[in-house]
Amino acid sequence: MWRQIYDKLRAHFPDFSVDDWWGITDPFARMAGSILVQNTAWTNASQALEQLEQAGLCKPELLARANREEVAAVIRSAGFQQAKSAALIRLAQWIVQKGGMEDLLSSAASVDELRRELLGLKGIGPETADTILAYALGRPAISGDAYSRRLYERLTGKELGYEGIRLGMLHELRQAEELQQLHGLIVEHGKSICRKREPLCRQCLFRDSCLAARAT
DNA sequence: GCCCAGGTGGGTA
DNA sequence: TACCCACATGGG
Repeated sequence: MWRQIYDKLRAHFPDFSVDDWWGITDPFARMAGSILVQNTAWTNASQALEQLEQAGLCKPELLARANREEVAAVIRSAGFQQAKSAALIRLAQWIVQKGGMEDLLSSAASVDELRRELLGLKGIGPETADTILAYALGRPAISGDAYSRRLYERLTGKELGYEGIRLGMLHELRQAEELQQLHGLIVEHGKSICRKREPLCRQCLFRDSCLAARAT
């Protein structure tokens, strides 16, 4: 089903581009953004990321040695700054330990190995790890986030959970580029017209097969 | 004022 | 394993 969803979203958003959606191409900035956006609106995370860049801390080598309190103050607008500042520093230290971004980007390690290592860092859970793997490291990965789970639930009437959604998507779309687009498209579609508090998604692309829409 | 946003970790039963 | 809650800010 994810293939059909992907095709439908692609057809509806022909101009969608992952780079435009992120608004950032730098791999480390995308990693930092993945942490900053945890349970936070992107507008807030984006401001924090800008502050981090202006403070000259958006580089793993510098962030790895930065003072946590200082980082917390800089990223304040993203909220959860105590936890997020610590997670950012741990991530930076991990990258340095890996020999830096260049080495990490060309690492021979498998996507599963890298995923395990990322999940071992406190403050990086499944969604953040998969976002980092997909959008910063260009690996075939995708997160089964809230938008995807809601979409699945509305189309099938079943709840799958993060892993079920993730593995289903990985099984149907194996290329890193397609997975990157699928997740971005689902978030964009979900954000603009399929809101939690609007069960009757009038503009929803999947309205015909949406159980929530039928029920109303 | 209230709800929510591209979660995570720690605690309890 | 399955819930429950704290964590913090800014926009609608």
